[in-house]
Amino acid sequence: MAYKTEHITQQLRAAREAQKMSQRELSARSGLTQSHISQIERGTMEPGLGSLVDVARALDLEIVLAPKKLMPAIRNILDSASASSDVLTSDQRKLVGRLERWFAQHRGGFGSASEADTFKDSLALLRHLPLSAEEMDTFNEATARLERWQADPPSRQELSRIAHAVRHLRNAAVHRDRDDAVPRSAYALDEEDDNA
Amino acid sequence: MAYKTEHITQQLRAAREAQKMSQRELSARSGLTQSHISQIERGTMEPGLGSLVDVARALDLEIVLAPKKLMPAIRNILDSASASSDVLTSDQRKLVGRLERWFAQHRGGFGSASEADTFKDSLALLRHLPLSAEEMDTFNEATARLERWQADPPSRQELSRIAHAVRHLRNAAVHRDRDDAVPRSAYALDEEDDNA
DNA sequence: CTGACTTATATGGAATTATATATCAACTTG
DNA sequence: CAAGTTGATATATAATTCCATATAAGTCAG
Repeated sequence: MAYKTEHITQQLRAAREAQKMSQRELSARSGLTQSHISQIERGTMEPGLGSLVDVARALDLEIVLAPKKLMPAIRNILDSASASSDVLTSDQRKLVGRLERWFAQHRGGFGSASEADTFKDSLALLRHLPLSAEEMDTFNEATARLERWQADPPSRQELSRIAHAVRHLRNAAVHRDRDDAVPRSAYALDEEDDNA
Repeated sequence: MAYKTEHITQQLRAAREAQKMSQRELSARSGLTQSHISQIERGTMEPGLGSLVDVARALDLEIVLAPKKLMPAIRNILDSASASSDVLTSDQRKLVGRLERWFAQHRGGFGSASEADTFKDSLALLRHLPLSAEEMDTFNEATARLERWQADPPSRQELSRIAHAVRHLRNAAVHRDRDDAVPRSAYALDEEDDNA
């Protein structure tokens, strides 16, 4: 019964998750109930247009009616924006990459498999979430001896300390408010980097 | 009671009238009742999302959820299309067309697939967005040797230069404000009694 | 004026949504 | 482990939509 509108409600969920907003927070911002939102996102029911408008506004989205023949052009713009996930500094990217490569070879050094998995998952998130300069300092400090870990693996105790630091940074990045988030470029379209 | 969705339902009416379709015909195509459509257009009631989807499809419209930040660019596209399909000079149309045909045969010459895609997408946009006379000069200059590319493909370096020029023109066209837009033909749109 | 066509309204009942309030399982975090 | 979040569900009731069937009212052509 709700298959017609599935693609739209899916977009809502995607947008909410992209902004790392919980259903309850969206509920507070939009005026709808959390339960209501859950049902909409799951396709249990079709929202009224009024509800859609409320939710969209809470997510900073606008509802546009576009002629089908213009969709390629519009998709182009939408895509070029979502592609601007380039918020990470190159330092952060490099460090995460090195840690991931190192981990691929030394995951056995962890106390348990689940601890290793948590570590890997944290790294995966840190690949996508920006860290502040201060946090990067912490990150660097915790992994300062990374270069030598190849030959001389860290002790279990040190490894635990590192894992904790990484998870802490991950949590900070994940739970950062969208408002005081790291500044990002307004328009990806404006970027004219020639050497990309 | 329906103020929130007024702008959307007004768009529906505008689209229907632009296509010179009666409420009855839209009723037949969408599956909704004529009286239902009348109420929606007049704001007597708010349609469900399902009804909106049905009507939109009957009008050849797509419902898009767009980040507010991108609305200027999107409005630009929508406006330039609704203004008239004759905003583009025949020169621009021809040149874009030739480039697209040439590209279909020589996309392999690009450094990477993504670079080639970007080039193609930029062309797709330049098919819909008007360029000023000056920009057309730049465009022409960058592709002056197009006639000979069939027999003698451009070097990778020259190709990169061309791609950059095209992307630059695309960006300029996309982010141009509607107000200082390219001069339009005088009698493009006048038959609209929109009270928005 | 008649006839064809269009949009605006009214009414009433069936179907569905809106909303509040709880509860629950799965996870996270400290 | 204890506390707190998150998302999915379960009710139950109020509010709206949905839709069909008329009907009024306006326009336009012949």
